[in-house]
Amino acid sequence: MKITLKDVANAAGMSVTTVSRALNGFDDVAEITRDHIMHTASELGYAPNLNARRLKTQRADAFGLIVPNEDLRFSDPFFSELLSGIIDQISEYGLELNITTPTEKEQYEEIYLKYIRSRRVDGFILLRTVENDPRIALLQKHNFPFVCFGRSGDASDISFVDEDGETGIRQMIDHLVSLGHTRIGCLAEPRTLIKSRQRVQGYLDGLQAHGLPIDESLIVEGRFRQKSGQESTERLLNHVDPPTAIVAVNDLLAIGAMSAAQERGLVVGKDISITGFDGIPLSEYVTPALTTLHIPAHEMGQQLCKNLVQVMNSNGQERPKTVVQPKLIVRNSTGSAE
Amino acid sequence: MKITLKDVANAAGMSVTTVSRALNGFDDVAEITRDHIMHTASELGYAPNLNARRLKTQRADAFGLIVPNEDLRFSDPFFSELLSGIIDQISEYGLELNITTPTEKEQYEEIYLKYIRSRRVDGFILLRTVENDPRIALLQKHNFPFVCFGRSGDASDISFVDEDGETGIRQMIDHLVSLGHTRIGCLAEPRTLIKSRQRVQGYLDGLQAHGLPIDESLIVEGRFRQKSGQESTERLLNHVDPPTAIVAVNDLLAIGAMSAAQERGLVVGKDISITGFDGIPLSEYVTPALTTLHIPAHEMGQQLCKNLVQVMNSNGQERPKTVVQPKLIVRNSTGSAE
DNA sequence: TATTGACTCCGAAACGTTTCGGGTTATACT
DNA sequence: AGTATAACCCGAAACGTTTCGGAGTCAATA
Repeated sequence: MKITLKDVANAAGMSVTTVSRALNGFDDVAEITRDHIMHTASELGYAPNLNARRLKTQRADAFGLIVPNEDLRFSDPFFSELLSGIIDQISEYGLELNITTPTEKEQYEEIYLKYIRSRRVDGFILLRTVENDPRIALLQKHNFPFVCFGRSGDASDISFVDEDGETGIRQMIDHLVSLGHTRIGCLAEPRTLIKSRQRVQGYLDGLQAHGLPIDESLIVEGRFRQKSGQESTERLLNHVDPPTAIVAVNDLLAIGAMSAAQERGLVVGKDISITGFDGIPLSEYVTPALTTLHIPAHEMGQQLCKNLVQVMNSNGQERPKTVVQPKLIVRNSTGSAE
Repeated sequence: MKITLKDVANAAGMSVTTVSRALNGFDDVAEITRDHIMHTASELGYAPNLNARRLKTQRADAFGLIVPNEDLRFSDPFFSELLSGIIDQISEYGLELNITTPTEKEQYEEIYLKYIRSRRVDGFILLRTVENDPRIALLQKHNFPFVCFGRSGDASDISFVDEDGETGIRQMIDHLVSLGHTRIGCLAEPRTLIKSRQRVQGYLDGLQAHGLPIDESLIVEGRFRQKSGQESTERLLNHVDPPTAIVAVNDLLAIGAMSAAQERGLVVGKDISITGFDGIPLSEYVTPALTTLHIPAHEMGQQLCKNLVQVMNSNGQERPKTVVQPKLIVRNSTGSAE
């Protein structure tokens, strides 16, 4: 049933070696025999046994993506878009993507080790980098190719794809200030995440650039999603001197914030301005439509693969870095103060 | 650098055979030597080379998920949840998930063939089944294990996981009728999809059960997402005798519909009622919150894996079928007619 | 004529497992 | 004492590729 190289060789009256070389495009086989071999191969429905090939070549032709076993994960539409880009590009290259998540009892580190040792993949895409990321340390120690989504502060010379969240949020502050807002709150994610930290930094820089005072009590650190945005916003609205605008570091938080404000009878875009980050498709369809910073998740996913391939092909010599600029999209969730 | 079975055997002073059998839990190795072997193995940081194992055992210990190269895909939050369930369960089993998407030039069928022949995976999870699904025919012909998300009308005895969309929508109609609605529109997906067809059937049955007339012009078939929901809704609202309630077959369509209605100055939940299907997280946070039918995407993803494992373990003898009931969640996007 | 080199082709080893078919002890039973 | 049995262990083959090193032709060159 299963067609092997040997079967093709027999059928074509050639040796296994020649068939292999013909099929793999080596130039030491005559055009006519190559045609003949190709023909009988497809006639028989031959496809190479990848496990044999991988054993022999010591390459898996696959990338690994180990998804943190935490909150967010898949339910973030942004992540979905990113994943979609990764998969498109990987399929384009003819590679495979191997997605896992640590089970309850598994240590985060040991799963990476297992993957490396068992030769399952030959490169990793790292998500959600944190300061002093142990995964980066581990992979560097084993000299294993990887690329990060989001740069890492400490390990500077690694390959990554990231957006310029700092500049993005600064633009957003500019936008709000130009609308007359001077008291601006911020909904942050856990500050261990580098991405979150960058965006909060943009917030601080933005205020400073406009000579506005920094009030720590207007920065609320929560989790990632709507519920958290809702809760944090309630806290901000209960403030003795509540903000007239709220900058959320992602769209889901912003949507939660809108929902909290509307719960109180506030009209978003008029009584209060709320902004997001990421530009997920839904941001356009909530009411009012959300002013946000759009980043091209799909393209970034593709870029992750491209960078990783480059790292691997150069044997770790090259470590391409990609930074994209968020694009401010003004919609109806922001309006002039008062 | 790379530790093989031989290295462990040498270090432990045992044969390769014994080391292999010890590590794989065979009972013809003495407890004491097993302990010794396990110890030296973990000492050396041994992990089996999966490609060698796979070559020998002829199993990949991996499932394939080939994502259609179309519209929807990842950006649907529902799909993300489903995927998350699949991955969790697969990781739990210690298996791998291999996600791909056909590239531009690839035929849909040939990519399945390639996967089967190259021994990459030993089972498939099929998404978005259609009537007379060629993939099902192909896999059955090759006697290859698979499980479908959504049943298939024609091929009855296959393993699947599905929700009872028909009953779900019928409940929704009950709800709307109890609010006094008699003119109810429907936003459908392309009717080639079995899921979509089921839901529309529920709509028709529901109307009929209440003795309401069926007006084909109130059924708009569009694509999958918000934009489509928006456009279709505009058409419905331009109807000479527009509906007072709109049943969308998924939440994204419903959100698009809300946005279109609000654009016209209508108050959703008062001037018009709009309902969704899926119960994605966001449905709770749009304004007004969406009345919808919730289905447990994550659990269904897990169930897909469980069913597939069962199919494989029984050598295709068993073909477990799972149907879950959607749960009606009434929120503020529906209200009494007039 | 002998030599060279280009062009084709092939045998055999190797990648790291699993597993079949035994083999060697030591103990238990006649 | 001899033999059967259990408990433990191992050699070698096999899975299906890739690739190293060579080997045979044939035409062109010296």
